[in-house]
Amino acid sequence: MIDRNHLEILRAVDDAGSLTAAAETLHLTQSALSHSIRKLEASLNTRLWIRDGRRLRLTQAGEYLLALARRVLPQLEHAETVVSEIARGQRGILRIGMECHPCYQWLLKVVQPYLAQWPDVDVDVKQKFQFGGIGALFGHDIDLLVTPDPLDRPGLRFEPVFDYELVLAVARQHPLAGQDWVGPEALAQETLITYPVPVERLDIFTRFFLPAQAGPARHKVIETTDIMLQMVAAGRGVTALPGWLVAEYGQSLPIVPVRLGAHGLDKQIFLGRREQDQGIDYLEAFMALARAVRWDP
Amino acid sequence: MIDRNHLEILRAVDDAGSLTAAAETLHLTQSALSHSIRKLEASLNTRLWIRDGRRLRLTQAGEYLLALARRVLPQLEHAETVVSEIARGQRGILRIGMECHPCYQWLLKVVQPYLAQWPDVDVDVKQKFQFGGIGALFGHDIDLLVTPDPLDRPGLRFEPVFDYELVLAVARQHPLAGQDWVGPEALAQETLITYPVPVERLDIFTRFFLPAQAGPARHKVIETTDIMLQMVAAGRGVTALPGWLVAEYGQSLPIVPVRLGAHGLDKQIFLGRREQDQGIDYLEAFMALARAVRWDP
DNA sequence: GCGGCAATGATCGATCGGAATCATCTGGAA
DNA sequence: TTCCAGATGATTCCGATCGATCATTGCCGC
Repeated sequence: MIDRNHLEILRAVDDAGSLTAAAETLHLTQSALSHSIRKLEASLNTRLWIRDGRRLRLTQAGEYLLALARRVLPQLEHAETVVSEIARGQRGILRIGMECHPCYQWLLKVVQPYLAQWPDVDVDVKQKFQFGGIGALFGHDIDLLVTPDPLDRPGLRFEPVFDYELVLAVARQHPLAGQDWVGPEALAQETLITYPVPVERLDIFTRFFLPAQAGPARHKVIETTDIMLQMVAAGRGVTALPGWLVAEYGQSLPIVPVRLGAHGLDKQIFLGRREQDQGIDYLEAFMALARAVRWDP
Repeated sequence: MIDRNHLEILRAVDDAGSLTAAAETLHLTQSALSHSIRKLEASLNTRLWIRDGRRLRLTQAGEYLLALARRVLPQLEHAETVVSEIARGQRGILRIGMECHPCYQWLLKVVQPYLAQWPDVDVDVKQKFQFGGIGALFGHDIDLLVTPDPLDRPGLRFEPVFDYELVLAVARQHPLAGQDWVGPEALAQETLITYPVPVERLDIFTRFFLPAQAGPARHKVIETTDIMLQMVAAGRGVTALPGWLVAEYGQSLPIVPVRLGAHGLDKQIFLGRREQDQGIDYLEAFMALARAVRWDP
């Protein structure tokens, strides 16, 4: 059984040139080393050194193990520093869950400077959860959750990170394009495009159509924001998205925002995390950065 | 201090899924594992597992060390089998020293089948020795010595492996080419080409010229056999080489052999090794093969 | 409440490391 | 060359420490 000690001894003896000198560097006595190597040789049933007078010369087996030591020991030593960095929150993998489709653009603006600030932290973004975002947080599948629904459960903490207005995106030549705002009934003949999520999680339904007991003529789902807005620009439907996002895309596509209802649909996005993770530096840093990044498209 | 035990435990717990099951596979008690991991966590100052009810889940630090374990442990295990193979003489590096320039061709004929028979043995050939071939054997710089001079020292063993006749190689149109044999005085006007070794180690001098108190007109040294025989073929000199070697080159170059002296210069090549190396399988195997390979150019 | 799992505390023993000593080698001086 | 001093590794013995076990507790999930 080759143990770490044995590799340390092999390396030290090779570096120092003699047992006595090696014992010095290992803070042991020569006797201890002599015992150890004798035991190792016995367990391997091979000589690792040839006693040539008072000089120790490695056998081929010894040479092989020395090479192993020089290969493996640095890995162990490096691992110790890495673990200590992880322990101090200087390094790790930050796994972020997203329950808010259009927030991806915002997330990118936070992640970009974050990665620069924390070169030893990897960021992973997940969008599918078997038991919902909250479940993923509890199950340690993710460490942070970007969501519009801050379920206040014990053990979790949510914090608002940015506000925006949900607006209707329509093609520039659409009849509604000139209006100050639209009511639910004005969309009765329209095709509504949304992300493929349950209707009860779409604010355009829960806070706009349902209260008025109205609805769009047709409802299509599309996975990606880009294609969705291409469709809108082509006059194939309308969609509800964050105002800043519509404004951004409005620079390259013929689409314009229209307020939903007389007072608009205001929305808040929250960042949730486990309470027990408090004190992990790289996680706190992400929260701080998320608060600091003002959304100013 | 991350020890091999710790990595074994990490891997076993991950494989088995629980401490109790892991203890089973490691032939330890659950208590022992619990103590060990507690101590490891204390020494690293980090939790490696999160106690989630009665389930153990790895932390990021734990995941990192688990990856380390899966990377490093196989290396250690492999090393153990390799060392045991080396110990049993099934694997190693066979370092062969050459003190006989033209024997290289012969060595190749031995090494070729040897490498096929012993895929885990590497062969290295050295030709320069700080303290001579014998010194290299004693100093463990080489394991075998191919030499014409079997110095019989205690601790070493020499064994003849093949005989040949040293002949004079001359160009086909050379005046001596037709002769049955030449005497030393017949070369008094010739240029002799040899390898760059001391004259006292050249049989053409020690056994041919010196006894007759004669010598060649000029003496040139050339490193390689190929160039040497190119020179001979061009009529720029003559040289003494093994008969079989001259015969072999004679097929592609206009050179012919001429006997040195009326009875020829017979020569023996020996293979020397340390007595203490007796019992190393791959070394014995080489000796056996060397004896078996009949030189039949 | 029971069964299974992990944590804990006490205890025993094997192992490891150290002090002292022995055996041997090296290198320099006579 | 011989001989001696210094250095180096091996060995023996012994004590401290570490590791493993037993017995038990605590806790969770069915």
